[in-house]
Amino acid sequence: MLSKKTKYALHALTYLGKHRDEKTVLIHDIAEEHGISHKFLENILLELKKAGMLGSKKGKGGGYYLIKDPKDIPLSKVIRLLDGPIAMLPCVSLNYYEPCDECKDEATCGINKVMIQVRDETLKILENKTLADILKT
Amino acid sequence: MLSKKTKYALHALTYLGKHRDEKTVLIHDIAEEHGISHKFLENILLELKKAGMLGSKKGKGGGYYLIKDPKDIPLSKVIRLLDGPIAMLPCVSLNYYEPCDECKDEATCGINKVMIQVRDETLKILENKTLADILKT
DNA sequence: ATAAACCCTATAAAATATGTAGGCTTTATA
DNA sequence: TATAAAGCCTACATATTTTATAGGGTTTAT
Repeated sequence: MLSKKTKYALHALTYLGKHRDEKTVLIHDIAEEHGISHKFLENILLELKKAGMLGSKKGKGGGYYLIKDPKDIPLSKVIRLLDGPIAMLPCVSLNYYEPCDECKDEATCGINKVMIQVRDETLKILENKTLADILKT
Repeated sequence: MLSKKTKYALHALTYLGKHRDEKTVLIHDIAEEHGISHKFLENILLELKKAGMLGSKKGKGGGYYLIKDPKDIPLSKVIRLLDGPIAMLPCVSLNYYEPCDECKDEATCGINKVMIQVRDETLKILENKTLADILKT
C-alpha cells in the first residue's frame, strides 16, 4: 500500500495542478483542504521541490507552484520519491535493487519471475499515467 | 513490498511442493534451507494450515504437507492471507476496502481511477499464477 | 521593523513487522 | 507405558518504519 506521504504528495500535486492560475499556493491551504498536518506536509512539499517538481517563493505572499507541466510528472516518479521501490520484491526493483536474503538463487527463483511480470505491468501504467491524467477527472 | 512473512510463506510452499513425494516435511528443514527463524516460520505455516492450504501430522514423525494441488493455490491467495490487501490504496481494495481519509470524493478522484487499473493488471497476474508456476523453474 | 511564509534538522510518538518464549497436545516407538 | 519428537497456541519482546511535531532559521512584501 502507498504510504500517507505518497498519498499526500499526490493530493498536493493535484491541488497545485488545479490552482495553476494562481501564482502560488500556501501549504496551509492544501493541508486544510485534505485534513493533513501542516508540518508533515511541509516536509513532503520540500522533497517534491528538491526533486524538481515544485518551485517555491519564500517570504510574505510566498508559497508553492508547479514547475513542470502536469503531463511531464509521471506517477511512478512521485511514488518512487516518497515511497521508494514500486516492485513487490527488492530483487526485481529497477531503481532500488537488492538481493532477497532468503533466496538461494535468483536465476532459478519462480517467485522472482512472477514479480518481474507484476512490476512490468504496474510500471506500464504508472510511468505513462501522469499528474495530467489525475487532473482530468 | 511483500513482507518477510509472505516471502517465507511462498518459499515454504515451494519447498513443500518440491517434496510432495515425502509424506511430511519438518518446519525445521524448511527453516534451515532458507535461513528462517524456526518459530517465526512455525506461525506462518500454522496460518497456511488454517487457511486450508496445508495439512499437518502431529507427534513424532509428523510434519507438514501440501493439501492442495499446486495449480489450485493462486499467489494472490497467499499474499492476501499474510500481507492483506494487494491494491495500492485501501479505496480500491476488493478484499479489504476502506475509504481513504484524505480523499474528499472517491467518485471524482483521479488517483483512485489509476490505482484501480494497477490493481486489475496486478490481479490478472497474481490470480492466475499459482504455486505450480513457481515450481516450474 | 514586522509579520508572513518557506527552509532545515532533529526528535518524538505511534504503528507495524519481525522474532522469541514457553508450555500444551498429539503420536510413534522402544 | 514412558519417552522423545513434532506440531499447536498464545502472549510477549524487539526492531523497524511511518507518521507527526518542535523549534529555530531565512527570506521577502509591506
